[in-house]
Amino acid sequence: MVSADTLQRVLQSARELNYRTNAIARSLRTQRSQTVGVVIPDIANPLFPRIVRGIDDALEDVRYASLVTYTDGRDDRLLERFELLRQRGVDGLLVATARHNDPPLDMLVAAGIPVVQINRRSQNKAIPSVTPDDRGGIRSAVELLAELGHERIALMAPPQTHSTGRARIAGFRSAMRRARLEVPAGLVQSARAVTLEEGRRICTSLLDAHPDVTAIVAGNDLMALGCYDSLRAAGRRCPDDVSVIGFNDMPFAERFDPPLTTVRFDHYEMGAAAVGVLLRRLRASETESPAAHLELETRLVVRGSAAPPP
Amino acid sequence: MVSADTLQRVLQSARELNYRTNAIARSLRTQRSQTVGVVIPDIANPLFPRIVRGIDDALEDVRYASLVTYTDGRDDRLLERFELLRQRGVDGLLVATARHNDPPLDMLVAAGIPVVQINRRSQNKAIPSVTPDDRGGIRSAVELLAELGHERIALMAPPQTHSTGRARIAGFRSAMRRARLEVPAGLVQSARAVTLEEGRRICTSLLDAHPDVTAIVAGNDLMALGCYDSLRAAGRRCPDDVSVIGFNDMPFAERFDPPLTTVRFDHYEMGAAAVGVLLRRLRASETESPAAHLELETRLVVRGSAAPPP
DNA sequence: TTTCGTGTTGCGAACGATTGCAACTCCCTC
DNA sequence: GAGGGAGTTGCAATCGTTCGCAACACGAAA
Repeated sequence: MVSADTLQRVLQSARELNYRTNAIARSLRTQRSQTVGVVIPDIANPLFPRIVRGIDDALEDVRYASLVTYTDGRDDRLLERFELLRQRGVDGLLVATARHNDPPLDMLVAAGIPVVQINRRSQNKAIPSVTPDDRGGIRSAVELLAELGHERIALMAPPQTHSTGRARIAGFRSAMRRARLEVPAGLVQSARAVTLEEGRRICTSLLDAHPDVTAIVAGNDLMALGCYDSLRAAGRRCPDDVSVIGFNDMPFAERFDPPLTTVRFDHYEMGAAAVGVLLRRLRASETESPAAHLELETRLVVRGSAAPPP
Repeated sequence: MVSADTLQRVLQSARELNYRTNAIARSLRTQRSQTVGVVIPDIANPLFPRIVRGIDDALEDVRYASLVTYTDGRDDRLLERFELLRQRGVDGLLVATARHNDPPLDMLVAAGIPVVQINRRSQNKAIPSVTPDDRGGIRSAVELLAELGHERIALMAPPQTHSTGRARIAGFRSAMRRARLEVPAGLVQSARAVTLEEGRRICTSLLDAHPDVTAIVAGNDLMALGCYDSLRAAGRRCPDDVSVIGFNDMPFAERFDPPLTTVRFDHYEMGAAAVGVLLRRLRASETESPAAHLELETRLVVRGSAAPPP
């Protein structure tokens, strides 16, 4: 709506004067910051860097930036972190800390802030999510173990307050049923946290109470490493005495001793896909389309931590 | 400067109306965004999450936030990334991508933007930095190998365009001299990049040209893993045939096969310390104090990848 | 010549805070 | 009673954009 000549002259002067548009002023005027908040437990947890990278790359394509913040699993920090992000005027939120029942998250959507959940989801179906296919992943793990001949298989599930915990247990039970295997009480354990230490603790008590267990499906790779420790401490070898299967295929899992057999999915893609969903929400704030719930396909990566039972 | 009573009433109404101060408006008016830019090669490189975590925690204490961006080692992206951060009005920059000669960095400081370098430094002494004690770290590695009885020790250094590359070579030569060991030509190799693949490549050509080498000091842990691969492919065992020492003590280095002997320093602290230096700069923009150059103490973590020569 | 439409330019308000200054109220001192 | 100081309140400008509207110029049609 301005002549080509004028445009050229303006661009020229802009360059000469070293003009840089002030994103802050623009944000104030337009009420959009081109920024999204990302809430994760901890960037130092090897699960998250690739997710964040996927997010940031997708965001960069549309000239958005991310403001990343951590909860360290402390729920009391959550509200405070949300508050900070809102003050800074994020256009939307990517949240990887969802609990099955998550009031702060509900509050956020009630306030009209576009949110999409990553990796986990809450019971609030109105909030879009991008998660791995937890059930399918567990099923493939159980299938491998059953094929190898295991019968006493234990599950170490994430906490029941997380969607992953619930989905994994459901997936486990259905896969065991299909394999015509029993699931005695005590062989399904829910963790209090998804950490290496907790993996160690549960594995130790599991081995203690059920010495006949020959395989463990761990809540994630960190917990699988905890199993390694516990097994070693108990003088049992992996995979010769007990097989262990992880979840996530964290970086360098192939280099552990033994190389970890684990359920892989694409973390980078998970982040990128979540951005896609969020962006669509941001653009179509009026047209309340139903919330998308993407499930990423998983694949069992067979390495050295699972073998036939002794 | 307002009565206690009024203050209470204001605070009360603020709460009732759910008032949230608009950080964007404040930034526009005050010309400070309470935000610092962080420029790193890649958050998915295991070296960086702990650094970023240290940065963010230190920043949180003073109610600052970080805007993290990646270069992927592509220098052409650097200027563009700087530009984006300036548009968004960062108060200062934390840069972990410094090259020995780094025009974009010089440009930044010339423009009056407070910058502090992390992990690496450029030749521009006016830019503060927080780095590990590269020379000391290498020295401790060489000392261990010498004590074990190694005589043919090779160094795989980061590129000469990085301060780390130069410091490591200097530290290596001086440590070898002190140990009264020779450094034949060809036993000091400079990498083109600090990656696992490059470690593999250099190790292979090194072993090829100098089969008598019994120990390798790698540029970092990733390169050390490359050595593991190369050694295995050549049918040589680590540490029985060739010892390998890494640098950084990346997460889970103790779980590799063999557990990696490596030079450790505190990444979290490096990030936090850099924030301290930057904050001081931000506050005392007038009082041009001389640039600080902090060196973090290193410690050799002895694990399973170094043993006496065969 | 008047009217109308189109294309361009210019101006001013607004976004939500901060900040300095003017104005006002008290109260004390001389 | 006038003057001055301290303490408080109110007002308006400002930060750098965006954006709508008015104003204007020009040419075509009536």
